[in-house]
Amino acid sequence: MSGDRDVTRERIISAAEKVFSEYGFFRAPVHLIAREAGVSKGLVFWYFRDKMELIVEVAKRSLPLDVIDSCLEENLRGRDVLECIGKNYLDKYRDPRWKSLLLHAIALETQVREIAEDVRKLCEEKIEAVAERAFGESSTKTRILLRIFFGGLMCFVLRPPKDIDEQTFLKNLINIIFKNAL
Amino acid sequence: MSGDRDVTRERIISAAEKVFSEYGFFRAPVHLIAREAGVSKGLVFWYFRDKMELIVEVAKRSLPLDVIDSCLEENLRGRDVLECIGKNYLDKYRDPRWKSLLLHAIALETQVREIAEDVRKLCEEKIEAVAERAFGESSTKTRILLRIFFGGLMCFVLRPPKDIDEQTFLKNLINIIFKNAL
Amino acid sequence: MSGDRDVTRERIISAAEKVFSEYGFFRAPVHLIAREAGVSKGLVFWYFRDKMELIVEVAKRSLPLDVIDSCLEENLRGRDVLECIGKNYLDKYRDPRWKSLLLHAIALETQVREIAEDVRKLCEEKIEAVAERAFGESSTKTRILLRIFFGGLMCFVLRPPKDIDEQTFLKNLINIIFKNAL
Amino acid sequence: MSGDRDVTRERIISAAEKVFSEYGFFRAPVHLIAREAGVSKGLVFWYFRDKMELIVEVAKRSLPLDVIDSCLEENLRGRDVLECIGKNYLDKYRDPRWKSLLLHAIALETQVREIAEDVRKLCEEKIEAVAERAFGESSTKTRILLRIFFGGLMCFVLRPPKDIDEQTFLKNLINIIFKNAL
DNA sequence: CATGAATGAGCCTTCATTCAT
DNA sequence: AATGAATGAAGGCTCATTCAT
Repeated sequence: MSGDRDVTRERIISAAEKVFSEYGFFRAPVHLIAREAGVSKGLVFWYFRDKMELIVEVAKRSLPLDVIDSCLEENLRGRDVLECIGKNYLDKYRDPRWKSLLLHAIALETQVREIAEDVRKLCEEKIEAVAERAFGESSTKTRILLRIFFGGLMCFVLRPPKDIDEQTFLKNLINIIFKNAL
Repeated sequence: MSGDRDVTRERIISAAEKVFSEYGFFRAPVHLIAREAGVSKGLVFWYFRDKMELIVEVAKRSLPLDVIDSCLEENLRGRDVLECIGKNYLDKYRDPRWKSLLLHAIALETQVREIAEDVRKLCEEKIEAVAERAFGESSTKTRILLRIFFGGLMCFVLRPPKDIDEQTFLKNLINIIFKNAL
Repeated sequence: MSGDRDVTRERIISAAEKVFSEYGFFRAPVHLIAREAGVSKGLVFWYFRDKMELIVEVAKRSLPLDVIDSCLEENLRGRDVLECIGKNYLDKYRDPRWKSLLLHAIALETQVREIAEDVRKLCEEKIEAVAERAFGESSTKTRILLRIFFGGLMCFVLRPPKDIDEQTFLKNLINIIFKNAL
Repeated sequence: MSGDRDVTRERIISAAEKVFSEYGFFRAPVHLIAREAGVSKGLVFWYFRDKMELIVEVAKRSLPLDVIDSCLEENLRGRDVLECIGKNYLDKYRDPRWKSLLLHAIALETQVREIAEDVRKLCEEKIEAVAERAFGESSTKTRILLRIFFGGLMCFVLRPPKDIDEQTFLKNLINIIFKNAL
């Protein structure tokens, strides 16, 4: 059944997420992924042409595209958009595994065309779409503001400060963005 | 001469910067670094105990610690501090080599204690020092602002937008930071 | 089949015996062993975690534990025990390959715990067991005699004299041992 | 001065004895020997053409040739010869360093012509000379006895039994040899 | 004599990938 | 689908040896 197929495939991807986050994409041996997934090494190559295909699959999931898309699907406007994105972003990358994968995925951007393309989409198309929703227009100014927004989020994730809690940070960040948007 | 020692060492590091930026730290074979430096493979291990020591050396240089330190040394205050840092930051990472190395170095943070320590220093001690200089005090609020500042810079570097030039971006960024600092 | 596994494993061990006996354990390159066994270099490490595991496996087989055990299994008493051991010992180490391996294995005793343990077993437990069988009791005196017995065998193997044949030597040796045992 | 030459040379040999005894001849890196001797790596190769020359030098000293020669020089006869040899032998190889070196040297016999030659000398010429002194004649029988004598010594050294002290062992051994010599 | 930087060959080991079963 | 034995390329690293100083 194709259901089984997908289940196994997902189990492998899930194992890969774990192993990649611990070792980095290129230092992670496939056999560890297989063991973690409870399947044989050979089977990994039945589902993925080569290791790179698996890397790309995991790397794409590691970027915050899903976070943004899910918030765009809900029909939010104004602050609510950034609140949704900010909350989901911090939720996702609070998990050390996703945090690690995010950093590794970004580093891949320099070398893997497909990741570069996703990052481009993130930084161009998605920012444009978010700008429309949050500020009603996508202008140079609003796009700058959104880059600052995302930069702030990433910087927070990279090393969460001990004396600032997520909520405070996010509220401040959004305030700043909107104060300047007007 | 001890001068020779340092010269050779630096030549190797320089070659490593080039090769690491192209391949990533772990996919870069040492023999390519040696060839690039014009020395034998064995010599690399005369100067560095193992590949990891070389990686760490390069990774540390790839973080913006030097940028911040050099601006802190000049006795600047207020906007001038951020202007100095912003300019030097964008100058350094405009070079695709340093950009790539920065991303790889940040990804290392998850796995190498020494890099994690440097990132911590960057995000805690240095931000505090910069806050003192730029805003006259290091408070929760000013540190949040600086994180946003650095996040904005990093996000710009990650994928420089075609329709926004560095100067405009930097001016806007600093404006926003200072408008909120008061 | 699990039979195949064992067959391949034994082929590798057998090849290792040959190569080790020619080069010594540490000067023998693994690729020669692989070639001799008709398998790829990688496969050696599929069956043995590292070279040391293979060395230990071969070294243990090189000691005369098997010789003694096989004679203890047969229900011999008195002279017959020593005749059995002496004959099998000289048979085994007449082969230059086993002779060489024996010397290398003994040298390993200083450095490899597992080999040291086997040598200890040989010199303590086994000598005791042989003493019981050959002399009816394991006393300080009989154990000294057996050490002399084994020393004589080893010394003969180390450099077989041209003017003394095995049989004569062995008969003399056993005579001396038993003359003193009474 | 040639005096200095010899002093340095001996310091290197002495260091080599230590390092070889710990690592074995081929696993011992020359740089450790140099460090132990307090000289530069290059200097080792000024005194010895290559590592093998140093190995052979040390290996030769590790065999009991010196023990036998020194006892032959004194004008001893009968039991006294074996007592002298036995005592000096056990004295030398009680030191774990010499014990280890002896075993490694013997293992070399299979591979290095020069060592093989020394072992041959030991087992043929020297045994003959000792036989003349100890028993007044070198016959097949006396040579067998001496081989047993040396075998016994070596076996004792290989793993000294806890319940038998050197003196007792040696006295027993010599008694046995002489009881059979008559 | 003495140093230590420099070389390069070679070794052990890992690991992505294939394939017979 | 699934396994795991088998392969072979490649990499990190060691180390004997040389040589300019």
